[in-house]
Amino acid sequence: MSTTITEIAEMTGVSKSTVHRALSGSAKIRGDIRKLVLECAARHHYQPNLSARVLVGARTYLAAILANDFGNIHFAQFLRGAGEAASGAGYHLLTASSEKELVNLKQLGLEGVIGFFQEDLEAEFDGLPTVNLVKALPPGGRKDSCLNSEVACGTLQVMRYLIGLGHRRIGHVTLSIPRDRDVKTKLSEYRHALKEAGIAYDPSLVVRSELYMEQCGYEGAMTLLTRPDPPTAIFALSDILAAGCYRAARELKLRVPRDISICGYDDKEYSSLLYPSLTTVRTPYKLLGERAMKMLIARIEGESGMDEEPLLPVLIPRGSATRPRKISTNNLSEKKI
Amino acid sequence: MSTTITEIAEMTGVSKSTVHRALSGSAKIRGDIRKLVLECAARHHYQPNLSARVLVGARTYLAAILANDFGNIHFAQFLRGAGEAASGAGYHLLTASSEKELVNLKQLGLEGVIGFFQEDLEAEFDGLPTVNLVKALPPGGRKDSCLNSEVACGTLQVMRYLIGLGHRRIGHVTLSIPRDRDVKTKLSEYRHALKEAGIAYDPSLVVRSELYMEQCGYEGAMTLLTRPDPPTAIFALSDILAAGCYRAARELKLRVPRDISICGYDDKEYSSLLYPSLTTVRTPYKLLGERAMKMLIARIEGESGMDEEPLLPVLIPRGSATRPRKISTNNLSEKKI
DNA sequence: TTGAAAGCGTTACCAG
DNA sequence: CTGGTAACGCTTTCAA
Repeated sequence: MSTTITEIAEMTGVSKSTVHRALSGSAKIRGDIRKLVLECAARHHYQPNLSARVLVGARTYLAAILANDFGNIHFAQFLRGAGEAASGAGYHLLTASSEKELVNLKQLGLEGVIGFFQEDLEAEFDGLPTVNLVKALPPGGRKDSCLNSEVACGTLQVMRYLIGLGHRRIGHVTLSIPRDRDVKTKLSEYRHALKEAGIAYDPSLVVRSELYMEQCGYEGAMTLLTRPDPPTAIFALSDILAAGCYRAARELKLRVPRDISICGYDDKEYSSLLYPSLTTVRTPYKLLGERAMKMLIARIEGESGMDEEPLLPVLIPRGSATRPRKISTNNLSEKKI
Repeated sequence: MSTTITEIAEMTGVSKSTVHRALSGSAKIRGDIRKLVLECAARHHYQPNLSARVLVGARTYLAAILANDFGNIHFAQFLRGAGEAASGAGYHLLTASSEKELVNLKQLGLEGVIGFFQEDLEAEFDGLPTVNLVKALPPGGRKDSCLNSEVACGTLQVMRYLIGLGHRRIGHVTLSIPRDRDVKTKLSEYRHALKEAGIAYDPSLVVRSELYMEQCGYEGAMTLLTRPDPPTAIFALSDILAAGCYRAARELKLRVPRDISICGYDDKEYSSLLYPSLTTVRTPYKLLGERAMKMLIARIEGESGMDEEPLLPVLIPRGSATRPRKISTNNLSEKKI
């Protein structure tokens, strides 16, 4: 197949060892011999056999990310960040879509894994250094989960923004997956923000369903907007739910944001294409990917874990939220802080 | 690190050869010894070292796809199809994001590559069996390019659909990247469909720009819709351009589809979220991925290339196109076929 | 049915 | 500075 070190040795009439020295840039070799060997290697397109190298304990600088949600723009951003961090540190990042592939790669010299594993892997997958971005962090779990940690902050930003605009009756359209950490966090921060502003929490303004996402947003908004006392703003769990809210508003001949302000969460690629463009929250996935990769590399190289600043999501104000038309003075008087 | 065949040999008191026979399921071994070895291997989580295997010529069944547009829903579909075809045939599919990674993997036993290479690789990348989905197929190039081959068919479908609805003045909003094969194909099929329907081609109804995509659609539609004799329908190069057309229509207080029908091409995830939902064309990327992987496997295993039926894109009629309100009788009389 | 030995391509070690 | 040799983990071949 491809040229080997032994072949080059034969061709140049020196020993394997000498060829190796030339190739590895060792100082202890005569200049002319090095040149001879290097030229021969180049001429024959010599490429070292990594399998053989691995066998004798060489490093591969190969890392992998286990993923199944390709096509997700956020994952793509994460991946880009991770990839750049990897190549910046001389690593190569592959993506695998099953644990089986990972096991295979491990046998080929894979050095570390970034994954979204359900279980709380104790910092390793199959004996490999691992950074685990768990969605549902079990109580007492490790702090790997840099990924979803700041949803609270993002939610607070939206809610404070709406409240700052003058809204007092704010609905929350969400999913009925009580286990999901994000769903839980968003609800609790929704309440937190209300409390902070001295607004009484009205459970009937929180609507849940478990339909297909857009449909869920539609149904939720329908429920809220057909009430005798509809909210003046809706905070949707995600942009796709917000899109469903738009549809409900259109159907009810309500104009966004004149009649109802709507905010989402995610900043998907289409969020600015909706009409009106959607006010939402963007998570710095690229930076998160970068950080995850750096954590992994640190772990691979046995360094102590660094405890960096959290990477905060940022509010993207666009056209879907504005001041409410009429502020109920009742509610205003409730304000305490 | 991990258990080796030699260690198991020592533990069970047999030779490496015997362990190997047990592990590889050879018939020529005593039942009780096989059992003993297998149990010991299981107890110690023995996993064969692939690097060593590769070194002695074993296969890895590892394939990779070279990609950089993660986050693209179409690529994700393609990948899913390819991945399923791979695992169905006992292969593992990885994704790499640079040629360097590919070269690395090759040294580790990678067997084949699916990629979107610019150059017309003669069925191999770095000596590896390759399926190349070229975007701009050079004249006389090979037929690998199952991916983009049927854009003509999709375009014809949209155009025939619009014409069938009664439209005679149809604008085309496109990009000014004349080299791009898809851009070229769509334009020529646009003309083809017009000709087929006996409608004269009016070059001024084709608008190009090279701005940021959505903006390009906006500008293009603006140009068309502010003419004294605007078209009754617009065929946009892609869904993102169509989204820009929507914005222009809204700004001009034109209603889609009542005042102007708009069709796109791609069927992105957001296309049905736009208002009104966008009539567009969907390419069967998953099937294409499946086919690409099958081609690769055939190539790896030295089989003769199969020449299957083309996989045709399909029109997705939704809410953004309808009959024109008034049909100019002038143009109707032009109809020949 | 079993064991011993050679070899895959590389690196590391030790004599020269 | 150079060459020989052992070693990595596995498979294959050849004797026993």
